Amino acid sequence: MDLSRHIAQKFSELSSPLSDAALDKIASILVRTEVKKNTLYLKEGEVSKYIGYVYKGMLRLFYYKNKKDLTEHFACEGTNFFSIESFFRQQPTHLMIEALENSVVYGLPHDELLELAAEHYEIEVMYRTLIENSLILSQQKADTLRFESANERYRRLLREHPEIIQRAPLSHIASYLLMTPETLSRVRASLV
Amino acid sequence: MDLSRHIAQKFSELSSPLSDAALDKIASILVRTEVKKNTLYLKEGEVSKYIGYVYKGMLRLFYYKNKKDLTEHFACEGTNFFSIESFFRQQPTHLMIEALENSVVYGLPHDELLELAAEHYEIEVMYRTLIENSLILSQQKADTLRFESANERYRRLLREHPEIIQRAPLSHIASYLLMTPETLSRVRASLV
DNA sequence: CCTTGCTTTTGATACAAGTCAAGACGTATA
DNA sequence: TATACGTCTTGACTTGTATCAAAAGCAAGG
Repeated sequence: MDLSRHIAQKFSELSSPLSDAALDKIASILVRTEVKKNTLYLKEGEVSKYIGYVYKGMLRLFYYKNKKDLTEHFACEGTNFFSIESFFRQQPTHLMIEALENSVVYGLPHDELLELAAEHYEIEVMYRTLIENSLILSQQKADTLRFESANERYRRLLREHPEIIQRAPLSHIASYLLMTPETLSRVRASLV
Repeated sequence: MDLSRHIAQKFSELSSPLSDAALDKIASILVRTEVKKNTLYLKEGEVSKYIGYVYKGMLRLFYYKNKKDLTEHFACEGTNFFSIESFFRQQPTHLMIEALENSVVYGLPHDELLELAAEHYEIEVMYRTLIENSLILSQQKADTLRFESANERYRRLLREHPEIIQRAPLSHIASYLLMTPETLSRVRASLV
């Protein structure tokens, strides 16, 4: 299918370009899922089977801590997402994935991916590169959250991902930015 | 050399066990370096060539932000460390690595590692697994730093890595725990 | 049009941690 | 012994953000 081919290409964009054969292989294992607004793509306790690619819509990754709903990540159109610990170790997840809008996700299934990676080294390299990039991003995110004030964190999000601010509820943005909804409200008021 | 074999095994411990042939290959590319106390294993602006393994001693990874010296990680005996962004992308690093004591490091060189990984799939898997584990740790660390108070962060370090508290200067421990030396001093006083 | 229930804003207060400044302590040097 | 220097501690004050509580805004249903 042509669309799957296109999605496969998206997965490969981070590393060196893949051969047509490899792209076809990846396209052949992709699993398309429609996720309705406010429903879960991954529930707590399940094992995360896919690395997801957001073809349409928007999702958030979140978990509960002391009864509080904390958003760890927003997955926008055209980006990848996955529940790191659960996917790598194939263990039950504490991280849930929920659609903020009606969304379409293409998933790269764990077992099939590993099989392909073992057969085609370029796919293995693509997979490894994807993980490397996630690690770099994870570090960068930790660094910025560490040293910026609530105000700066909001302004950074506004600058780098205005679509999140437009499309996600403020309560989720607040927990993503590590502040209370009250503080977020005051920060926003101070910028007008 | 038998010692290198042993170190190679250490690298492989995170993934499934490696064949003797693979262990020998890894052992053959390891580079031993003695790092004297207070000297740098990796300087700002250099390209990080190695994933390091601390055979003896202790090092810290740090960088400058607004003229402040910030410790990002302590590498203790028996553990791995590397400058993530610089190593993966083979770019100049902003992260420096310094010995806190006279230390001995075994380094797995980037280019040779990638060559071996391309030849021996089990080595590639070991490398990938090492990255996966780093990513899991990076996430976990971000999570704990996020939601714990200065007091709790110190107590966690005391519980999980007492050797760091005994062997590293308090100023570095303070920046590692994301607090000022004054706050660290007060936290310590409050626990006696 | 008025409920009901959410989300967001505003206000008052509390507290953890940062800052600035001074003092104590320890170790090495003269 | 004295001096100097770095490290750590203590004190007084400030500040950003959380908390608790109430009000305002807004959408959906009767």
